[in-house]
Amino acid sequence: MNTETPRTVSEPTLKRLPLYHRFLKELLQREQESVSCTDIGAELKLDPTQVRKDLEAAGISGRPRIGYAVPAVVDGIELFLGWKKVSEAFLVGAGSMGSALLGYRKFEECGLKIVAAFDSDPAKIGRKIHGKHVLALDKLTNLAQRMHILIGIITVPAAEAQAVAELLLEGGARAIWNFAPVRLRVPGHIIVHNEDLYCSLASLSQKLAQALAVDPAKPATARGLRAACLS
Amino acid sequence: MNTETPRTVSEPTLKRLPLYHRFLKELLQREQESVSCTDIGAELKLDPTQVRKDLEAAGISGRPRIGYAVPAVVDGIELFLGWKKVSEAFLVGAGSMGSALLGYRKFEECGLKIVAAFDSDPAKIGRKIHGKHVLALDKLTNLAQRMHILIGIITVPAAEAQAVAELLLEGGARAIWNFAPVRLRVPGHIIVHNEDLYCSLASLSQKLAQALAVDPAKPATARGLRAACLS
DNA sequence: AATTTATCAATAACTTATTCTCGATACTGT
DNA sequence: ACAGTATCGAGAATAAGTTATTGATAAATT
Repeated sequence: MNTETPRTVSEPTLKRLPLYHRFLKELLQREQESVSCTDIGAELKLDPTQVRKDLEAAGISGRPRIGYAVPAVVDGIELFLGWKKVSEAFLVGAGSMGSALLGYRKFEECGLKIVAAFDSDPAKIGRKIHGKHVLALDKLTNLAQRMHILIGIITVPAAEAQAVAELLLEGGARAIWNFAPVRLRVPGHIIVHNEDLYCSLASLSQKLAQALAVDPAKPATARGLRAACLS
Repeated sequence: MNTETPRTVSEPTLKRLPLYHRFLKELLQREQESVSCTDIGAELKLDPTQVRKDLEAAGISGRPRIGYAVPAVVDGIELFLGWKKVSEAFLVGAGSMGSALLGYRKFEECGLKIVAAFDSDPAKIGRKIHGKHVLALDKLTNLAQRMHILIGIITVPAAEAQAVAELLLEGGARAIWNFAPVRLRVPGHIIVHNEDLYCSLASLSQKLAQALAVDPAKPATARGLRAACLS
């Protein structure tokens, strides 16, 4: 009889839930009624017990011998991840990355609606990108306050990111999705997610370098490849 | 006296190394000769011990009472991450995300040089985006083989990603940077990095939803904000 | 109706990652 | 020259995450 479970879920689990959601949504279209976590695990190359744990963490349970009810799981994940009620977001930095994100329609299914973009470049202000208005940066704080914007997306160059973050927070934002390669300094209660492509690239190139050191040859053949992919 | 240490470094460590690199590079420009890991930790809000362990994992050591020699660390990280010798990569999918990545000049400093883009859209083929040629998809495998391309970047819609991955692997690619929201099926020795924005967004929105449930009010004030950021 | 089997649930063991603690080292100032 | 102190280095402890094991349940089969 706990009113609201503020259970804290691990980051890895959080990142796996959308995977389940995506797969189950496919099954939903095929009108499959239930899945076992064994099947989910097989599809996503994950341990079945892990799948079960993740779903349990999201407050979803299945029935023995039956599996999980597909619609219930899809629903449960969406509810747990906060995708049910869409939050409106501002995007700052209408460069190439910003434009790309403005074009991602599926974000709305994940609870994120980008309602406007901001930029300091006069050439961009007043135009529309993927149907979203580009506004002047100095209007940001005021508008964010009035529209009760909770999420800010930063796609400006590194040097400007901190200043933009502060504008967003003054406007009342509670969460920031940061694509600039800097660590933002923000108060502790603000949620920041860094999407640092350079960091991501780092682990890729390191692993590649290591793999090449171990095995410089290329043992991949077309036949072997296809066999492996089918597995 | 081990010839070549194939020491396996943890993913979190790998993702932190670029952070150190970036910060130390700043110091390098300021011509600061040495840093303590305490300072690094303070700057990046990381535990000093962690910083030390990470650097140690990359084969970098410092001197007591002095700290780490800035140029040596920058060099060491670049060497360890394989940024010294630049690998050439193909990018597949000249959509908005693909175009954005083609514009990221700094990738070359991280050992990644995108030499060409591929797309199936005839309207895009033959054009140039950010100075890179867009070629027909059916030329991919052959060209990759001849140019000894090791890295493929996938920015196509989800439905086409698997097919593109197979083309890349047939062309001899050893690593794939996948921006499509699917789990690719590839042989075990192939390195795949998924840059799944939907997964990333998931944890952001979940945390936001949770934070709002706990504290729906907005306690951020301009004054308090600035104070917190200065900390 | 009993048995078998597939599946979830809960606990435990193991692995991995982070943090803590202590000792060694080398610079600084007197 | 010597004490003091900041810093690294290595190992131990703690925490987190993942995998394995066992048990319980409900459907299908005979």
